[in-house]
Amino acid sequence: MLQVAFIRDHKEAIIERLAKRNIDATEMINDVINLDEDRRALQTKLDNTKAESNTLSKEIGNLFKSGEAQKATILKEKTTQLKETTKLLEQEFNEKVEALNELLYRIPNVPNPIVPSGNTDEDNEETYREGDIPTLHEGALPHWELAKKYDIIDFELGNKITGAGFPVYKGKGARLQRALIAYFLDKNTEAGYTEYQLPHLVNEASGFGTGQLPDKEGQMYHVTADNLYLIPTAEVPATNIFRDTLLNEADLPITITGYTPCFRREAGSYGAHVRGLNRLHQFDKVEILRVEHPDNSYDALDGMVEHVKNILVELKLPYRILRLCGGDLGFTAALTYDFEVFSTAQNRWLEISSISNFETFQANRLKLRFKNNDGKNELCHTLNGSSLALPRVLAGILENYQTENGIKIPEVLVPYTGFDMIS
RNA sequence: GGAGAGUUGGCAGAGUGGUCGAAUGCGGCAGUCUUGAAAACUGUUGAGGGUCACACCUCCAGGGGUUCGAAUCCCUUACUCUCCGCCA
Repeated sequence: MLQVAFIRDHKEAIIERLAKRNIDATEMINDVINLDEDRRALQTKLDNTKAESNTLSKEIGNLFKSGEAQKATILKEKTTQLKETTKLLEQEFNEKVEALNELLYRIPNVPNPIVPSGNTDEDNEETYREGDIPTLHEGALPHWELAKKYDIIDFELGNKITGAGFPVYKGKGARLQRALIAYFLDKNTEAGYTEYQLPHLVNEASGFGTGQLPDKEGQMYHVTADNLYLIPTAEVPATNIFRDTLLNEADLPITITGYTPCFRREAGSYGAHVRGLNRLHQFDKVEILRVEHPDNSYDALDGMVEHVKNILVELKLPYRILRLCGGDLGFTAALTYDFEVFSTAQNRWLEISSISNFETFQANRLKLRFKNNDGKNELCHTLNGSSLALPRVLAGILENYQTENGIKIPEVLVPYTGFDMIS
């Protein structure tokens, strides 16, 4: 969420930049400012009332000590009145705070000035493209056909055990999954990220911390008996490491990588675009996350993009990078780069990574701060991205590496798989 | 699952219903000494709101209550630890 003080000081600029998201925030921003003014006025009233009762209480204490019980009793009556007033003011105050917070939860992050204008994914700006799109042999198949042909992924079996969107990986398919996870983790670790194994279920407070709750509740699986949520991404447990945390400036940057399965209900998804590995309820992902000094966060973002580029170059997959337009930008992000791999047999691009700078938007809600060198507490910047999401990378490998004799394994993965061909 | 004990500042750890936003230690910061560093010594150092700045207000796990007054008493929820039970 945005900081009220920031909104107060940069009202016009915020409205202007939020317009990139195709929303007119004028009313919301004005409401925030008005609610905040009301809140402050109430706070002053409330504080003064409390100050008065505090003074009286001390007097009463002293009177009792000096044995002037009668005088004390008179003062007691006064405090009862003040207490009533306090209660009423408190109620009013809490209502204002709640209204203000609810409003703040609904205002998305302010896009970085370089975010392109636009409404849909068609308006995203391609900033980079690399890798040759292979010419496939006659009769080349989409990945779900290949998975069946070589018996490496069983979608129907998943239907039986759980339901649609929970595939079963078998034999070399399972081994390839494990190889990809290990390879990604190794690459991230080499780049300086510390590997973490994180819980796959989180509590309510963590859901709020990263903004899945309250509005995106329907997208997570909820374990009602224990009131826990299955993580939709490692971002949730990894970011919540830093909930209510005060760091030292010297601690920054903090860099974390972790593999987790991800669980998403994806309610309402259907059609050809969700076939095979394109969209699943359970999938694997290796995530990278950084907590940065505000001065460094955009350099760090560029660094993350370079890092993922290197991996895709090593895998020799054709990919492109998009700078998301205002309409496609996630609620919490200030700037996002998406990576897409070309799925040759489907003749379409598949998103495999999304790397974002959230600036202070997450940190504000998390209360993630650092003590700067002047001794003041300042909000950190947070960034995260996939490095990488497995299913669509796998789809890209299966389709782009298929030959008439089977599916070749990218060279860098062979040490991890122990085989160089699926046939 | 049963019984008991706990949860206090960045960390560790005291705390009698009013003198407690809270001893002490560590850590951090500044200084003295030193060519420099370490050590030692001295000083300083919780967070949030509010204010031009003060004043002032709030915060001792979360929520509620008793009281003129609560870190302290009561209720409740969550979590941690110990013992027992169960168990990969």
